[in-house]
Amino acid sequence: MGTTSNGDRPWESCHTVYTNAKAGMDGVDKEKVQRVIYEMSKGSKYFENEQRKDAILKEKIERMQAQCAKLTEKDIEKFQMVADKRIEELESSRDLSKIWLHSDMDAFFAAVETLENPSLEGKPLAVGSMSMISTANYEARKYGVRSAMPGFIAFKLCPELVLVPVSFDKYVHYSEKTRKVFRRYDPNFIATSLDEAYLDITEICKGRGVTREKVAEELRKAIYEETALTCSVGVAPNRLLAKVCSDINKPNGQYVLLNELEAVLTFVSSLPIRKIGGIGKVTEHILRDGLGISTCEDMLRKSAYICGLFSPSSVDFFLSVGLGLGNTETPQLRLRKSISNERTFSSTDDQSLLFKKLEETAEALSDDLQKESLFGRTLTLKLKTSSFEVKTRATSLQKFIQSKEHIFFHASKLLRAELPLSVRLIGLRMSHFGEAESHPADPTQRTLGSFFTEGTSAGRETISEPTVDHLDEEEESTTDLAPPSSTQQGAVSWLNDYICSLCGYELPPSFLKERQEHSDFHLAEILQKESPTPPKKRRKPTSNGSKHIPIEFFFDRTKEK
DNA sequence: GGGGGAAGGACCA
DNA sequence: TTCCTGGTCCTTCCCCC
Repeated sequence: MGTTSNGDRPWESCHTVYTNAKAGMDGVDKEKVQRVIYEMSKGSKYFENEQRKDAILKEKIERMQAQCAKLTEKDIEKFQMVADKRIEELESSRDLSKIWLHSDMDAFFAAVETLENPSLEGKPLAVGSMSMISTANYEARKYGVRSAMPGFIAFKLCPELVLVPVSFDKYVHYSEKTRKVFRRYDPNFIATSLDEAYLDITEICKGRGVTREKVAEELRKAIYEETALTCSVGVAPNRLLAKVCSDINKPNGQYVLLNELEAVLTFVSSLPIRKIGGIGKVTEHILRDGLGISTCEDMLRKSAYICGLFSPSSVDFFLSVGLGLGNTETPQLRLRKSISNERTFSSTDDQSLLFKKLEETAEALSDDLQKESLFGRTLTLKLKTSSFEVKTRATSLQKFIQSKEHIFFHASKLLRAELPLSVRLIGLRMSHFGEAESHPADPTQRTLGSFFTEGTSAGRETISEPTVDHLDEEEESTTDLAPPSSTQQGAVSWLNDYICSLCGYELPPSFLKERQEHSDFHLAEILQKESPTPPKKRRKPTSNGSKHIPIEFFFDRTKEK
């Protein structure tokens, strides 16, 4: 979006407001769509934040260009040697023995809704809400409506749009039906979402002596017979290319790339980098404007610059893309690494409301952890401010926790440190999973919950007994330190019947629940005097400037070599 | 200097 | 009036050993 030089047509340089990367959007009146989105967005907090991010990106690219210009002939020669060696190594790892198929359901959520309500047939349809659209059918895409677009903008683009809410259960039901079919072709198929999957069809092709085209056709037919829904399929020697291929003849089509080196290299030579999974809007922009790379082949032509500017893992990824290499092995069963829950609401700086939202989120996260029998020790609080800036704050504990009470207890500490703040989203994420050390619960053990319910305000129900994960020993040992009197509503007394004696926070006497919560936080602080992990020194507070990714890092590497 | 935690961000469906 | 949710991976900064 960002700063623009074409004054009377500012939307034209608004690269964040429009993308036709989605299938079915060719032939859309791009300029009109861009103008409408710009008009609807400009001046909003969201738009301002996008401009801020754009400005950072622009600066990053300019610095990159400047540093590129500084590279001497000798530097470039040296990096070219490094690049050539790496390309040779990557090339030697090429495996053309596998046949991968990528299946992608066509406008899945919208197709399911139409199937269940045939009166929607032929109408422009989107699934989602006024805030956000999940899927748009092909009729709606003709108007520029697409997923990840807010509904109110979609209506501006297409006033006759039908908007239906997301019904996740329905999609899971149909997804299960598709998976039944996938299992017949590859019992170890990899599902990447409800509507996408990768299948290794090497054995099916060999065993039955049929072509990959035939298998693709057969699979699409089987999916249709099973679900009455269409899908698109891509077949290629690796998963990266199979995904690109499945997008080529969307909807209800297929594209097959042969397992021949020549065919692969020809295929990627003119392929736009944005078609590659893993290269999104930002990376495309950096590569295109920073290094003049817009096709996969350009990755090889500019390999010296790539080696000079990016980290080893990025270099490997970019060069692999240039060579048309991708994963060919079925990965080992991968365990979940984190689990999270977040909710967006109307922006508020009302602290009691924020803690209420936090408590709800803690409960939802705890429910999810319990469903999967998981205990975690790193808790991350995510906040989106009313200006759309995202902050995350994490804490790592000594023990693994799961209960709502423990999550809320630790999350509250993280949130309090950020207040006052106007917030529109609160999220909690649990990671670093492991075994809880002290369950099942010893009924005689005193817990955080019992401390609150017995020690501070008998009969209250704000915090219930944790059932599985117990209070840390350190926490427990501190529970006797300062048992607050119940007449003080916990650790706090209220000066002039209004002001918190510990922090000066003001709450009217009638705000009983809020006062109780406030008191609980101070209690929590007392309990945490001997914190499970000593608080680490916080990173320097990030100013706007320091949020930039320091490009010099890349060029320090230049000097090293 | 390496390992690991924290914070931020890109990307995906 | 309204710009999501839940997940993974990567990078950088920083502390500690």
